[in-house]
Formats: sequence, structure tokens, C-alpha cells
Amino acid sequence: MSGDWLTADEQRAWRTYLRMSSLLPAALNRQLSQDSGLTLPEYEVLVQLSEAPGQVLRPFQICEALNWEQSRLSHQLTRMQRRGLVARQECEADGRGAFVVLTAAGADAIGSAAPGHVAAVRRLMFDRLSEDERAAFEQACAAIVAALTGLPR
Amino acid sequence: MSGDWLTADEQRAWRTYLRMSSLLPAALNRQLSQDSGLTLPEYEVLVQLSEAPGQVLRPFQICEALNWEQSRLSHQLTRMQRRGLVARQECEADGRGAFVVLTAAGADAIGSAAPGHVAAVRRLMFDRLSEDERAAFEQACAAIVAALTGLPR
DNA sequence: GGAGGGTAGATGATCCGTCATTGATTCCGC
DNA sequence: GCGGAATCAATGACGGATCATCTACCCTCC
Repeated sequence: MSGDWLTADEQRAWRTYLRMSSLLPAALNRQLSQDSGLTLPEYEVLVQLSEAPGQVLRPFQICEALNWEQSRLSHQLTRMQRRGLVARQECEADGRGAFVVLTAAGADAIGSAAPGHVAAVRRLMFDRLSEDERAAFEQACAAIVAALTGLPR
Repeated sequence: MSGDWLTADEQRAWRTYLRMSSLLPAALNRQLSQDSGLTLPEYEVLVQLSEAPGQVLRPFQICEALNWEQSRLSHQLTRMQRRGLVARQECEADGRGAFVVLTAAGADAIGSAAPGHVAAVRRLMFDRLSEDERAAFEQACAAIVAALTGLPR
């Protein structure tokens, strides 16, 4: 290949990142679905709803909180509605909009799933990082996020 | 929620990571498909094949190189075969197995896609990280990978 | 009050990824 | 050799993510 490829150091770092970024979500997803029957995206939506006053949110609020595309959320809500985890309700104040409410089954699911998920995050990531490593890792992630969102470093 | 949630520091780091891990692959994917019509998984497979002697690999070799599940690769190869990027051939030495070969179209695609993709990786990640940050980031990723693959730290 | 632009959300198509299963072959011990 | 275990790979079903498009409604300005 012509052009400048990554340096050896960069390439190693990049491949290590790629490896982590494929293994970690897969592991979390597996833990979650085995232990509680929830998927990771379902979990994330349920967290938002369970923390909301009245356990109700507008779809666009969930999108903002999770940095999701609107259409992704819409599909996700359709599946979760089918599974009885959430329900959709009309929004009288804004005829275009809708409300998403946490069902009893949804509240139940998130309640029993959370401890195991948090434990997995801790076990797979934070137990492995020293205080300094955690800070450095966060800083690197933040720098990359800044590049991605066009903000100055 | 009962149980111990993450500390404030951990939570912030976790959310930053989540944000990056959703934005970065999406950005790379977008760049790649807009500039060259390839998807990120397609690109990764093509890289392996293009670097292989004779541009031929056994499926399980690609799996090992990319840390992919076998079935994931099989589906991916089916799609790529349909698009004419790779071809499958019989393996006479091992009747169970198969060969995957890079087609001319596939070689073409990877050749024209690589420079832009490398530039994007550099621009979005390595241009944003100092030497030290890059090293710290890699070290953290490696520690997490170790946790995920059950190896000692 | 009507037209036009912007916003909220749903939907279909397509690709991606995992799990469970299956088919075929090779390897190994007896 | 032969029978069972392990290996290589394909497939169907399903959930996930993106893109393009569509509908419906709100809001503003004339």
C-alpha cells in the first residue's frame, strides 16, 4: 500500500483497542442476557426510564441521554413494547409526540439486572485499572470524543 | 437501587468510554462507506486477505486474526461473496474446510479505501493523543483485554 | 389564516452479530 | 478398521443499527 500507514506503536495500540472494543460489549451483553434476560440496549433504555420522574420520558429525551439516533430508539422501543418492558402513550400537549412509560415488568427487570451488570463493569474494567490508569483512559476517551464532536480539545 | 454503584469518578469514566465507543466506530464506518463503498467489517476482512500470501486464507485463520466468531465470519463472507469482493474455493487438503480468496474487485476496493481509512483513524484518534496518552490508553485497553480473555495481568 | 419550514416519531430495507443447530470430515484410541 | 470426539464451516432465527423516507404536527411570518 502506498501512503503512510500507522507507526508500529500506533498500530499496536489500535489493534489492542479494536480487540477490547469487540470483546467488552460482547461480554457485558452475554452477562446481562444470561443473568437477567435483558440485552444491553434494553438495559440502557430501562435505566433512563427508571431514573426519570414518574418513569416517563419523551422519546427524544431518551435519545439525548443515550446519544442515540431517533430511528434506532424507535425500533428499540417497538421491540421492548412487544416484550412488555415499556408502553407508549399519547402526548396531549404535543400531538406529534409520544410518551414512553416503564411498565411493572420493565421496572422489575431493571431492578434485578442492575447489580449483576454493575458488578460486571467493575470486574471487567475498573478492577483492572489503577487510579492513574483509569484517569488516563478517561482522558484519552474524552480527547477522542472531542475530535468526534468537533469540540476543541 | 441497592448494591454498590460505581463511584462518581468511575461513572464519569464509564460514560465517557461508552460515548466514545459508540461515536468512533460509527464515524469510521461512515467515512469508509461514503468514500469507498466498503463497510468496516468488509474492510477488516479485506485487509487480512490482502496481507496474506497469495491473497488466500482459511476462514478459521481470519477468525483468529480478527478475534471474530466463526459464524459471524461465515455470514460476512456470504455477503461479501454476493458483492464479489471475495470468493470461496474448496480445500482439497481438508475436506471440511474451505479457502477464501481475494477477488480483483476486492483488491481494488481495499487499495482505494485504505489511505482514507488510515487517515481517519489518525485524525480521530492518534492526532488527539500525546505519546504518553497513547501509551496509557493502550495499556488500559490491554488490561481490560486481559480480563476478558482470562489471562493474568 | 394559510404557506412554509422545522420538529417528533414511525417504518421498510439492508447490513451486522449472536446463538443454536447441523453437516461433513478428520483424528484418535481401541 | 471402526466408533466416538473434536474440528471446520454453513445456516436459520432473531435482535441490533443505519439510512432513507414518510406522516403528522407545531410554529412563525406574511
